[in-house]
Formats: sequence, structure tokens, C-alpha cells
Amino acid sequence: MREAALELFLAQGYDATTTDQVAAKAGFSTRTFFRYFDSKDEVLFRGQRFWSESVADMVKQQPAALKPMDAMCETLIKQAKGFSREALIRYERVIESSVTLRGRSEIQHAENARRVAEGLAARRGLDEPDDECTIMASVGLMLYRLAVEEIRDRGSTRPIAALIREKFAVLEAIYSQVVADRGAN
Amino acid sequence: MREAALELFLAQGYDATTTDQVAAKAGFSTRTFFRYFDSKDEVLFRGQRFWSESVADMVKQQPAALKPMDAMCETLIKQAKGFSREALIRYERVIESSVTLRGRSEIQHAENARRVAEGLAARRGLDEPDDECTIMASVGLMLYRLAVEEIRDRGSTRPIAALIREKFAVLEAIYSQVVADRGAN
DNA sequence: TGTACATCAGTGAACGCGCGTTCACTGATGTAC
DNA sequence: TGTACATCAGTGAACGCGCGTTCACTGATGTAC
Repeated sequence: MREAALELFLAQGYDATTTDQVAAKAGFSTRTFFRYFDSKDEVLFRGQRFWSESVADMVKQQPAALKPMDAMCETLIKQAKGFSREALIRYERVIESSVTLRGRSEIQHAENARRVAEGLAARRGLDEPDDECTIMASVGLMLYRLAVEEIRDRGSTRPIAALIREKFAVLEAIYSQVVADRGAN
Repeated sequence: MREAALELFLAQGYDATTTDQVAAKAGFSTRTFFRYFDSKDEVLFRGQRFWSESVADMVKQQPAALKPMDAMCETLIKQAKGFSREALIRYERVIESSVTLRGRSEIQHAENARRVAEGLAARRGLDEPDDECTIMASVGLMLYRLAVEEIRDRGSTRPIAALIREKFAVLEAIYSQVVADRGAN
């Protein structure tokens, strides 16, 4: 069912694909579709929920010696390696095809950021993420998103790990400039 | 019509409010609602389109002496001052009440980032934004979003300008630490 | 080995609901001469 | 000042569409004795 859905969503876009079509393609009746999934979008997001837990755990388990931004960078690379490039592209393209899916996806990103912030807070022995943790988490995930978008939109063939590392490096370079300027004044 | 819609959306949530209710509250028939707006969500997003152009222009017009991140920070503060705190909170709360609206909003944010990146590129005399410009724009707008969320979710009563400045400062502090550590190794 | 009953995946048909469209109209206001 | 016509905001009613639900069913498989 999931496979049939993905193919149709990719070919026609999510909104233009009816649950009837998905069910038919998978060889079931529409009625049966709704026995398996509570809603049309669950066929995509089922299981997806564990991403954020997984990332948050991984952040905590990175060696304590790693600085927070580095811990995040390594975690995101590790996480990204869990998916095949093709699967990632397909998934991202489908999300892009629909306003509703972008909304769902956004909610997921917010949840991810929240949990990563908690992971970073735990590394520092805090109960609650402070402003620094929240900002690092949000910025780190944003860099990850930019790497993914580069693959999705510009068809970059470089490995995702390299792209993630690059985004983190570029931001660091930007700020090493900022810090230097600030010192010069 | 817009006012009626906002009130109902705030009270009941966007999804739980029908176009019939909005029209009725505004003293029109449903049929008339769709004469004014092409879709239910346009009642919220109409006019909203110019945010990104406005920000992009402002970035370009900041004094050339300002470093990019500072130019963005000042621009976002200026932009934020164009809305009353109350209007901002209401709007953000409504967006939050619906998956579809979050999707629309996300599309808007992506557009904003794209244009700000172009603005930053123009400041540097580039035709196309490079990786640095894209990252600065995305990160800058992320910091802006975090400031807005602090008002929306934690009911912070501090002026938005102060919050935006603070987020930019915290990220700079994080990276001045990173840069120092990198130098020490 | 055979009979009776339970369980469970899958289904057909009909329906509610809300968005948005289509068609054909009313009634007020303005404009021409 | 009066008549004829155009324009335009607003409307009623009916409908298409797709998601998701409800009700009541079939038919295969397993399990008890």
C-alpha cells in the first residue's frame, strides 16, 4: 500500500491522487485503505515518528568531548545514512507536492528541533534546554535541511554526509569572520 | 470579512471553522465569500505576499558598512515593527491551529529566505546567492522565527526587537566559543 | 477425522461534510440623452 | 425631469468532489472437543 501510494504521489502529486487510486493500485478496496491508515497522509508518516527520538538519543550518546555543534553534525550525518539517497529524494519530492504535507512535515521538524535541544541540554547537565540549546538545535537542523534541499532541488550527486559537513563548515566560516570583525572594532 | 474570519479562527481553530460561519459572521452569504477570496485560506494570506519583497529590499538598502548578519538583524527588527504585537500573536496562533496553514506558512518562509539570500547576494555584488548567502538568510530568518515563537508560546512581554537582537547575539556567542575552541586545538 | 464455533482480513453500499463551482437571478446605483 | 440602459455587488439553489465513517456482511483460517 505504502509503495503504491508513493509511486502515485510522485507521478501525479499528492493532492491530485485519491485514496481510491492508491487502494486500487495496491489491489485493495478504498474501504480497506482506511482500515490500515487513519488518514490519507498517514500512509507517508507512519513510523516516521521515531526520527526525532533517534536523533535526540544519538546526540546524547556522542562522545562528551565533542563540542555541541560537532556532536550535532556527526549525529545528523549518521542519521542521514540510515536512508537510501533514492528513498530520501522520493520522499522529499512527495512532501513538496502538497501544502498539507509541508505542514505535517513542518510539525515534524519542530518536534525534531525540540528533542534535539533536549538532547543538547542533557549533555550539559541541564533539565530544560536553554536559549543556547534551542538555537543550536534549530540552526543545526536548518543546516541539515539545506543539505537535503540541495540534493532534492539541484540534484547534487555529492554524498549527503559531505553536504551536511559543508553546511556546518560554511556557517562556522561565516561566524569566524564575524568574530574577527567584532574583535577588530 | 477578514476580521470575522480571524476571530472565528482564533476561537475555534481554522479547520473547525467553516466558510459558511465566516460569511455569516461578516453578514454575507457563503457565495459572496468566494467572490472575494479564491479559497478559504486566502482570507489570511492576501497581501501577505509582500513581506518577502519588503525584507529583501530593506536588506539591500542597509548601509554597506554593516556586516551581512548585522544588516539582516536590523532589517528583521525594522520589519517586525511594522506589525502590532497583538496582530502578530493572533496571526501566529491561527497559523498554528491548522496543518494546512502551517504548510502555506512554510512556503512563505522558504520564499522569504530565497529573497533575503538574493538581497545579501546583491550587497556583495553577486548575481546569484552563493552558499554563504543562502545559509545566512536561512539562519537569520530562523532566529527571527525563534523570537516570534517566544512571544507566541511563552508569552514573553519583551519587545520583539530585543528578542531578535538577543537571538542573533546568542548565536554569535555560541560561535565565538566554537572559533576559540578551534583555535586552541 | 469430523463438527461447531470464533476470529479476523477484506468488502459493498450508502452517507455526512465542507470546499469550491456553476447557472441564472435580483435590485441598487450610475450614466446617457 | 423623465426614460432607457449598463454596471455591478450580492445572492439562492443545486451540484461535483474527495476524505473519512457507519452498518452490516462474506469467506477464509484457526481452534476446541
